Amino acid sequence: MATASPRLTKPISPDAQACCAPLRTHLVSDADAALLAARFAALADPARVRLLSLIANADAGEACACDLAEPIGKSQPTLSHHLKILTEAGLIDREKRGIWAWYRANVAAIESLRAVLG
Amino acid sequence: MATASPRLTKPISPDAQACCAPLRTHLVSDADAALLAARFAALADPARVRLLSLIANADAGEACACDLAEPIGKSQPTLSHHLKILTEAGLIDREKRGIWAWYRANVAAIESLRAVLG
DNA sequence: GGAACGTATCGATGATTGTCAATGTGTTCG
DNA sequence: CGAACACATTGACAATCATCGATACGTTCC
Repeated sequence: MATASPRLTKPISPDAQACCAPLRTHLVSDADAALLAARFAALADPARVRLLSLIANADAGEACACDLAEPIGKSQPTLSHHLKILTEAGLIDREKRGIWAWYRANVAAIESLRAVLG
Repeated sequence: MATASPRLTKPISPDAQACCAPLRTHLVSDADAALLAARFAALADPARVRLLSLIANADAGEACACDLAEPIGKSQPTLSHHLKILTEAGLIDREKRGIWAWYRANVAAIESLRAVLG
């Protein structure tokens, strides 16, 4: 437990449905609570909420980082930072094609969060 | 953005369903993003995830603060602090009866969060 | 190879957070 | 009233976070 760093060093596994039973009908273990809190923390910033929304609603289901900087209104390093956090939480997936980085929403991960609240 | 305090000073309105359309099918405004981020932030701590789970699964749908300290393993002021954050986010409701403080889950607020992820 | 470009990382800084000891507030009971 | 109790608030501190300038990395094109 000494190594339970609040900042994730690895992406949370995308097969997240297996993790956590609904909060409202099941008690939650320490380990599950930490996992869930980490995922919710990834959405605990307005910029990241908007980023996920922009990516999930992008044409063809994917958005280029170059198109995300302007709507967010933050600097390029800050945008990259937020995208990294969302990626490490498993909520989005990154694919680099040539010069550009393309992101798409990880529907399963989002769905798992939704299921936990049900 | 000078007035956009990340720490909420007032409880978020419980009639939260009216707020936010699903992230995955609707673009989200600046104001909605701030509101949503504040709610997710309330669940961005393992202690608070467990608290909400304990409260939602308590007998008769409500839990006394005195029964929450031990399972959380934190000091009494820290417990009170977390319960305040959950209350201000609208995820739980507090009712003081005599000496004890009773908490119950705000199902509508939780459901609204769930709906946003749908 | 070298210049231009998009993106990621590093380093620093100000703000926010989680934690607890000490203290305050309100209630019950003798 | 006064003691005991449950809970909230305050104050302080260490840790984490969001932000951005500077810089490094990898790719494309000349």
